[in-house]
Amino acid sequence: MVQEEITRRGPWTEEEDVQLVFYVKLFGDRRWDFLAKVSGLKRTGKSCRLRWVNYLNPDLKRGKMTPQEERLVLELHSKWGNRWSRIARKIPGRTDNEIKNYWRTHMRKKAQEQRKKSSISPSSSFSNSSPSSSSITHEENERNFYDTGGLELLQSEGEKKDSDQEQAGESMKVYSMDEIWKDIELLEENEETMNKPIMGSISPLWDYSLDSLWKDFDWSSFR
DNA sequence: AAGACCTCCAACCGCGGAACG
DNA sequence: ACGTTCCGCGGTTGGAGGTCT
Repeated sequence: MVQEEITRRGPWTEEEDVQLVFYVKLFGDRRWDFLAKVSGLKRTGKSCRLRWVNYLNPDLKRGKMTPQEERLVLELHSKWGNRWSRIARKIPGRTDNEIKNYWRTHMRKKAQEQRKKSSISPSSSFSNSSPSSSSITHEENERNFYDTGGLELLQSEGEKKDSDQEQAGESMKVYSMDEIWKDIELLEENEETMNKPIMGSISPLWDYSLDSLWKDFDWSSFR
């Protein structure tokens, strides 16, 4: 069916947020197209869902990743690769988008560090580049580093089905995990001292309009 | 002080698969 | 069984704010 109405795009306004929260509370967080329609928001259902899932959902933990979470992300990513939603399900309060963003920015940094090292010593521990292929550029190296398909995918070159069993004790032989762990440990040391309860960097919006919405509504009556 | 560059993250897009009629 | 609609996922982009020179 052709969507003739003009749909709004771009950043959400406070009014839109409040409106969306109201209707999600009213009808639940399903049927996004329906919600988009009845709410009167000139947004697509998709856009509404995204806004809810990534920002408005009160179950979201906000603020900096804790060292524990970082560790989990690394571990799960080495197992599952870029299966962000799957990883997110194992980390309460974090969204796939958040984890994806985190991974991209942090792993890029690590890749760059790695790149520096490898340009200094040709026999670096960067195991991903095949030894004989000189055609692999630095850029490709970096890409491979953080866009890994994960252990499960690496183990068998061919297509492998998504087995959901979380078997512990899989060997961590992907890339130079040692390097990553070292970094994480350092990070932990630094942060342990300043690891305040999260919720620090909350949008001002939460302080007022939405905050009061949470209080006013009876969530338990939902779903 | 100001412009360039970098980082972070919200939001969009395209696609595949599930659900529904 | 098939076409349509909806949902969710992964990849990408763009802008705001921060840092560097």
